[in-house]
Amino acid sequence: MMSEEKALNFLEEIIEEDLKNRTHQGKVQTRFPPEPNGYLHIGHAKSICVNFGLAKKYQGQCNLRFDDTNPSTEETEYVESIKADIKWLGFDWDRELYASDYFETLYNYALNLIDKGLAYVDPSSAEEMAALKGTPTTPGTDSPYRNRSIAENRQLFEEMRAGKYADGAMVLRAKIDMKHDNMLMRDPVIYRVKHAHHHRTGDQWCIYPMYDFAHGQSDSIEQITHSICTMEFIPHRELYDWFIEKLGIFPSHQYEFARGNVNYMVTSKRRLLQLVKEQFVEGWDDPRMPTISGLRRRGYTPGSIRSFWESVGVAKRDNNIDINLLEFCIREELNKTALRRMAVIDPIKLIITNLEEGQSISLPAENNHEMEGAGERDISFSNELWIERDDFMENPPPKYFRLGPGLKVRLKHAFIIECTHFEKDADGHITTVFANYFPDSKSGSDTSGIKVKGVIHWLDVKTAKQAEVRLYDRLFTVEDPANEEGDFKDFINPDSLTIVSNAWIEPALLEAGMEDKFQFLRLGYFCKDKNSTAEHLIFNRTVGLKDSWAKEVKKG
RNA sequence: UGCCUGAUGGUGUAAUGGUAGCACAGCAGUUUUUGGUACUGUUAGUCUUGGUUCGAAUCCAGGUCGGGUAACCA
Repeated sequence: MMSEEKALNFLEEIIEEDLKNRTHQGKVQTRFPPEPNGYLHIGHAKSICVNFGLAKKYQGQCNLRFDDTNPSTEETEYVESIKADIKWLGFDWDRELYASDYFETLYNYALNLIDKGLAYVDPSSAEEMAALKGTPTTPGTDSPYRNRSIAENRQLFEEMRAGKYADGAMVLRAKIDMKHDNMLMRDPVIYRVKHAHHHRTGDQWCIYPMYDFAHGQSDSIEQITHSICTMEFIPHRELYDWFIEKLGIFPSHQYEFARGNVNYMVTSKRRLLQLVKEQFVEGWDDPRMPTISGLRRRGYTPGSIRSFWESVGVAKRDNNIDINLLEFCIREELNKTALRRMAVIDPIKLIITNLEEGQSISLPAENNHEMEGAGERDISFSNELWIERDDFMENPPPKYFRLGPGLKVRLKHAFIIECTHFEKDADGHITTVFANYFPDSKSGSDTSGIKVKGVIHWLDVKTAKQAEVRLYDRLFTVEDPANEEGDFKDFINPDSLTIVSNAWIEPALLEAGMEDKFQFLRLGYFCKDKNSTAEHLIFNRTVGLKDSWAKEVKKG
């Protein structure tokens, strides 16, 4: 049977149309153009998936190009983290490029415009320029310097480059139309004086091109066939096209899609920076952060992030994607790949009364039921075990399938037990549960004939190891913190991080590697945190398992 | 207010003049040595008003609502 073909998104339709018409001799060239002034987040991942994905799908190429035209905010540190994140996501660029590589060319493009009478040097202050710019409803007014001679403009611009002027003293503007409906077309600034050290060109330049005079031209130089960006750049397209036309260079074309928003997250650089600076989180890679590094540390896999954006799709309307979909994607992958282990994060003791102290039974345990060839490991069973506090109730409701006085459950990979009695401390907290086990109910060779509905996880007190476990919840209590009345930080979830310092884990987990993913049975998916040491293991919970019992309890 | 965009179940996304479908979430059930997984069923949608047409989510006109935009940032 033929598998159903997935519908094309609008970008794929455009590309296929271009391919059909041999618009660029059947070539597809895209680029991912980050500014190296911050860390990549999940929203960037969408752009990465779109740009690299499209190039791959249509046998084209995708460049990594840093839009580094503003030296005061850009740093090499960001360049490195961006490259690492893209590679981690599973993409490889064709060429690694920098807008700063084109500074000389861009400068010549500016000269070209001047020579055509399409650019002029303006010494007006930013305030003066703003005043003459008009408003969306009122047309702007021509600058008194708008009609300088070409020779004068050329000399002034050369002097700007030579360092004759202070920051802000002069700019080069395109001469377009001060009455244009599109504010960006009202003689936009294309070069400014900035005596700043650039992370790549050093002190070679003291004038830098603006975004609009660098991005499209860089696209053109690289012969980008499909310059894909987000919707807020739509108004820039007119300018983008204007420069390409006036300069007579390769006709790259810009296409815009809607950025992907995920609920309970913020992705603006400003807000992310605040969270870090004001220490609401541990850093850029805090597992609660929507940064690529945060997601990675949380235990998300590249594949899960890719399949997330794949299933979201690409369109032009505003969206607010349910974080449940992201969690579905990581569960879907980890269910097939994560090794199963047992851990007890809120322990109470279980004594097996009919097993002699000192006796130990070794039991085989599957590493992953869903994955062929995952093998098994041995776990030990004895008379003193740890079980989860949640798995025992003094007065269980009818549909509770776990332990309670007189109730039977299976201990995963081991035996069926029947609870006989329990002990409490002075505060009324359960401390110890007592049970008998049925020796003929051993997993895999159960001849007892006993049927139980519940299966619980456990650990042998003698072999269990201690570890710290960090449980995460969404960072915000509201779906869209950025659009809430007041400060977004007022909506930080106080329970976004729960540290369990005295959890028990099975000894096999001592060998966990940084890349390994685990399912702690019935608790969720976990990975080792980067701050773990041999003496102090830390595990982060990536995401919990679906929990229909918790839902049942909630319903009451 | 000008210009630019967009509007399909709770969420995301298809249907390109011809049966409104898929995924997530929800609900119900089957299977199950993870209350997981898998599987089955199911609830729920075309912003509005007109027009064109045998037939409109789709085309046209008006309205409504949402988003973007007015940096010497990108």
